[in-house]
Amino acid sequence: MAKSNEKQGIDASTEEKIKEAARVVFTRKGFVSTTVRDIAAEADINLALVNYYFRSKQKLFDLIMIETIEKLFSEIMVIVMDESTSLNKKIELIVDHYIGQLLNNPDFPLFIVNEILSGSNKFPAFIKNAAAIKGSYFFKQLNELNMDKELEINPIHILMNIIGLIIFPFLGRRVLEKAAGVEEDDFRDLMEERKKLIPIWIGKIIEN
Amino acid sequence: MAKSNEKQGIDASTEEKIKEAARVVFTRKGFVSTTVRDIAAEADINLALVNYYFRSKQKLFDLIMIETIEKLFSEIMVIVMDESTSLNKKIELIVDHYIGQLLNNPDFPLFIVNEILSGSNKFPAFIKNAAAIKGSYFFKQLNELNMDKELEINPIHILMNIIGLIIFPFLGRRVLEKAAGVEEDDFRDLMEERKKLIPIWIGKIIEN
DNA sequence: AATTGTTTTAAACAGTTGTTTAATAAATAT
DNA sequence: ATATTTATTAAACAACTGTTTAAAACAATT
Repeated sequence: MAKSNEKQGIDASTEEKIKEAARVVFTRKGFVSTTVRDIAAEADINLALVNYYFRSKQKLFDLIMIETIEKLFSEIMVIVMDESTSLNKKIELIVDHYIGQLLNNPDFPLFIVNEILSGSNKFPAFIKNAAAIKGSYFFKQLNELNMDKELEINPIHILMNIIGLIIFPFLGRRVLEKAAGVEEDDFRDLMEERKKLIPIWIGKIIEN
Repeated sequence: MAKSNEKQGIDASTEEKIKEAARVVFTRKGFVSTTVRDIAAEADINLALVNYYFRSKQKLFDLIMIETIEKLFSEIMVIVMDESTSLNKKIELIVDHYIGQLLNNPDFPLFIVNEILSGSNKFPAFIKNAAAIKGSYFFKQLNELNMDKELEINPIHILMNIIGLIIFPFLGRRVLEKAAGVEEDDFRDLMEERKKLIPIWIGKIIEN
């Protein structure tokens, strides 16, 4: 029963190989469309090893999901909690950070949305973290916008706008490719442009 | 081999019942997660009848997909092709129309995005129709915005913004519910607000 | 070297899936 | 009424799914 604690070294091997393969396949095809055999093939290991290391497909998925979400939010929390940066600066940072991340993992938004659709209890961590934003300094700053304004705007709107403007192009990416002939490099360029544009747009939206 | 042409009357029944049931279940669960038995149960008919009337699950799905997409675009094409309305008026009409439609079918965006993820050849019609927008008068008007401007903005950006601001809240709806406690009625109110707000926001974004 | 624990393997299992079959019921035409 | 086509049914099918098994290969410990 004495467990060897050393997982580092050249051979963190099999277990990590499976996790990485699963991440890739899950992100590409979603939970239901991914078979355990897909994962085993991608990781180039025997089918039974997936269950040997992770008990079940569901457990493996949940594990990856939690890790990804925790990483996703922990990075953004640093920004939204900071009480020493202006609202505009925060928006710049959020946009820059997320677009940068997503350009390295452009299937991720589709993946998340896919798992939202399939209903399930797969991402309580996502909800929990998303809820935390409401208590952030960033949200407080959004609220203060309404102080000296004739028509109040629910901060939820602004939040949806920021996230939507960032994420939506990634969701429509494949349609954009086929319909407007936007190739991968063109898409990168568009998104790099948006890094600068979105903060400007949001600025115009929230200004009096 | 002589076919009876009369499908109208009280008993357009079974075939239509299956189609309607399929529409509901497909939209709720997506293609892969939906079983033929689900559809049969929802339509309250025998399992084999689905294949009897529609040959295969895939054929039934494609049929519904095409119909839905054609309807979706045919309605919007009337607006974007009109050469007698201003750009601002078109935006108002598009926003109002789509938000109205989606409030009656809030799962639809998730469904579409889901099917985009699953890759597949399931929606060539969607691509074809989306491409048609590039040749519309609306797109021409968007292009003309750059005439008297110091910094040009790719019309694709504006298009993505309009669609994103409309659709994204529907995609995040369930997260919004759980994370921010936005109930169904609250969501409706939010979206009704956005009917008025989005044209204003886009106006600010495109103005000089 | 022998024993113990761990990792890997091929094969099987049981359940679910889309689809087909062959028989029956209902509707229509002769 | 009889014959023929159409619609419906319960049952079976073959393929695929996640998971388990039992044996083998390997590594570590004594």
